[in-house]
Amino acid sequence: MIIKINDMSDIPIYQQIRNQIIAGISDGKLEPGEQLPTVRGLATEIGINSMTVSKAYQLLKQEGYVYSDRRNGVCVRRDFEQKKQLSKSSSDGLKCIIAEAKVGGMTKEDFLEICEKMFEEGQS
Amino acid sequence: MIIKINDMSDIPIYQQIRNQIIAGISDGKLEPGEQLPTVRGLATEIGINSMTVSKAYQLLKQEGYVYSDRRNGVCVRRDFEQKKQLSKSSSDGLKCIIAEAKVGGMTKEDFLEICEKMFEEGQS
DNA sequence: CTCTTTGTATTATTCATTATAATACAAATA
DNA sequence: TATTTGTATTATAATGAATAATACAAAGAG
Repeated sequence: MIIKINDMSDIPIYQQIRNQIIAGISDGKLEPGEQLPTVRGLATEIGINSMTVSKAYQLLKQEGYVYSDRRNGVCVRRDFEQKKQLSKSSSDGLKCIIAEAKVGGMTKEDFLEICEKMFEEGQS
Repeated sequence: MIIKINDMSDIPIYQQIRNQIIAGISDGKLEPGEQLPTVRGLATEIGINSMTVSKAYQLLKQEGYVYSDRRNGVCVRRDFEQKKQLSKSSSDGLKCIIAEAKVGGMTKEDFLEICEKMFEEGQS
């Protein structure tokens, strides 16, 4: 599991880490029960502060994606909440993206095709 | 066209305004050529600083959604760029949302159905 | 027990972004 | 001429993000 930070992005580092961990779980690069890189290890690897990594992990923990032992570090949960619905922020974000797509001239079919491809891309 | 600001949101006010204007264009509440509320008018109406509204309008202008005369104010463009593809940030955001949906147990069909409904909701 | 590694907590500091405030200016128009 | 438009400027406050330097508790290895 390789984390790549984009310094030019306006997305905070801790958010980028969080997003990539979720993507990793989604496409199977990270398996249930698997341990994430250690806070200090990952911080050193990508050249950032430990607390920034910790912040990302705490966010993931709070959202229910991972859990943490003292000794075993932070691991991917085996029992995700299968809520089968989007979070409020995801839903709001999706509405925004769809509005932009429509104004940009995309048809419903155009958009759904893109979604379909994206969904299949990282086949878990 | 009513703009509603959520003070509790972590999304900056100028971004919220921008998003709602685009949503308004998308669903036809704002028509091509129509004038947006004046900078000072909207600022007073929703109780914020004029420059915050101006920042939102400048962003929309830069993105090609509106144009501005000195006297006629800021108006919705009549000739949008019909690029028929998602912006980089939209594409990245969508990937993120899809990853979260997948981890949450949604199938491709579940997700596409939600997208379809959202696309049809504000029928322009 | 001692030492190391784990996540976490604390405190302080720096930096960028956001938002406000108070003006000012050019252009258009009534 | 006076008003309204967007915009520019400068200063300031508030917040969030990231770093830095430690420290602590828990668990395991030796």
